[in-house]
Amino acid sequence: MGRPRNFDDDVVIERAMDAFWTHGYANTSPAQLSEATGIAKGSLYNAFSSKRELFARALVRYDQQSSAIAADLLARPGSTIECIRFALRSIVDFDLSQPLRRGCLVANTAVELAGHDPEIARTVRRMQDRPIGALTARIEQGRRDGDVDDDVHARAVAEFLANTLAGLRVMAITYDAPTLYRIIDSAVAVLRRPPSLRADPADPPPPADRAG
Amino acid sequence: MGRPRNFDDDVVIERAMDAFWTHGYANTSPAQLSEATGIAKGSLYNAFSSKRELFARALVRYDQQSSAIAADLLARPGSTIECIRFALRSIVDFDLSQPLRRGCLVANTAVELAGHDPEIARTVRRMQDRPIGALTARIEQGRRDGDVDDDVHARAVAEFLANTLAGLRVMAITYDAPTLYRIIDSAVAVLRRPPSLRADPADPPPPADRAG
DNA sequence: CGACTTCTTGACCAGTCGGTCTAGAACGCC
DNA sequence: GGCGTTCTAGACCGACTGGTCAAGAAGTCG
Repeated sequence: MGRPRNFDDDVVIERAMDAFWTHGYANTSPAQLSEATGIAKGSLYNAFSSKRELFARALVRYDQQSSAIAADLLARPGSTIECIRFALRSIVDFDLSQPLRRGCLVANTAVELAGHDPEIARTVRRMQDRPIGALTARIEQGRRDGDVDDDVHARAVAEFLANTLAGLRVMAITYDAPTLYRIIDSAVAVLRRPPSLRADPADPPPPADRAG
Repeated sequence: MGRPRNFDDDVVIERAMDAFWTHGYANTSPAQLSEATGIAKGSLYNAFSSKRELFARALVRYDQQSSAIAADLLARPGSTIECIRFALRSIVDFDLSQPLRRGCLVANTAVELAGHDPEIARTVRRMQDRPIGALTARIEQGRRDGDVDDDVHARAVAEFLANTLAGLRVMAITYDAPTLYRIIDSAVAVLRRPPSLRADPADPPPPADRAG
C-alpha cells in the first residue's frame, strides 16, 4: 500500500556507483547524486537514509559486478598463466577504455576512507579478499591440471597477483598500455617457477629446477 | 623591507603535506590547514595563494623526501634482490608503523585528482617515474655486479617492482605484515630469473637456467 | 622619527555542504 | 469515492567551504 517507488533502486544505486567511482566519496555531493540518478534529493534521502548508506550500497554493487567479471575471466579455457594474463590485460584494457581514469572503486575507497573508518576498512578488506580467493582457486586448478608447478604456493601467488592488480589499477590512471602490459608479463612469470618461500630469503637460488 | 614572515615556509608546507596525506585533498579544509600549521587562514592564503597551490608544494615536498629515502635504501650494500627486498619491506614497515593507514600521497593524488586534472596527472606521472628510474639503475648495477641475470630487462623489471610497490601501499591500508612480506618475496623473485620477454608469451619455460 | 612595505589576524563573504521537512501526488484498500 | 500510507519535489536549514579584506603590527630605509 502507499504510493509506489517511482524508480528502480538498482538503477539508482548503479548510477550512484558510477558517480562515486568517478569523483570519489567526498567529491560527490547530494546535488550531483540527484543529477546523476535523475531523482530529487528528498527522494534519495527517503530511499537511502544518507549519502553514506547509498555509498555502502553502491560499493556492494561494485563488488558484486567485479566478482562476476573476475569469475568469468578466470573460467576461460587455457593454461593458468595465459588465463590470468588475459584476465589482467582485460581489466587494464577496460580501465584504459574509460573516458576518465578512475581506478578501482574498492581501492579508491581504501585510500579515501578505510584509514579513518574501521567499518569501511573491514568491508573493503572483505572485498579485496575475494579476488585473492578466486585466484587461489584458479591456481590450484592449474596445479591439478599440471600447468602450474606443485611447489607454487597458490595462496601466496594469488596474494601477489592481487597486489599486482591493485598496483595496475593505480598505474592505469597515469600510464599507457605498453607499460602496463609489460608489468603484467613480468608478474605472471612467477607462475613459471615458484618464488622462494624459505625463512631465510638470502639463500642462493636452488642449483636447478626439476628440469635440471 | 616590509614585515618579515612569522613562520618558516618549509615547516608549514611539511605540516600541510601531513594533513593532505592523512585526509586527502578534498577532505582537508583551510580551517584544518590553519590548525595543522598554526598559521591563520589569511596568512596561509597570503603566502600560498590557494589551497591548490599549497597542495602542489606539499606534493613536491613529499616527492623530494620519498626520493631521498628511496635513494638511501637502494644504496645499501648487498645483492640486488636483497637490497630491493629490504627496501620494499622498509616502506611497508613504515606504512604499518603509522597511527593511521594513509598509503602513498602520490598514489592517493593519482586516485583523487589525476583523473580529472591533466596538470596534476602530469605531475603525478613524473613523480611515479622516479622510483622506476632508481630501480632501473639499481638493477643495471646488479647486472654489472653479476648478481642479476644478463637477460633481465632492467627497465621492465623496475616498472614491475614499482607497480608492486604501488599495490603494496594500497594493500598496507587493510592487510597485515605477514601478507605484505609474502607479496614482497613473490615479487622480488623475478630477479632470480627474467620474465619471458618474447612476443609469444605462451611458449614453455626454457629447459633449465644457467645452473642446470 | 616618519614613510613605506609586507606581514598577521579574525571578521566577513557568497556558495555549497549533508540533511530535513512540508505540501501534495499516487497508489491499495475498503 | 474516501482513507491511510508512502511516495515526490523542492524550499529550507545551520554548518562549513574556499577565499577576501580591512585594520593594524612589525619590520626596513632615509
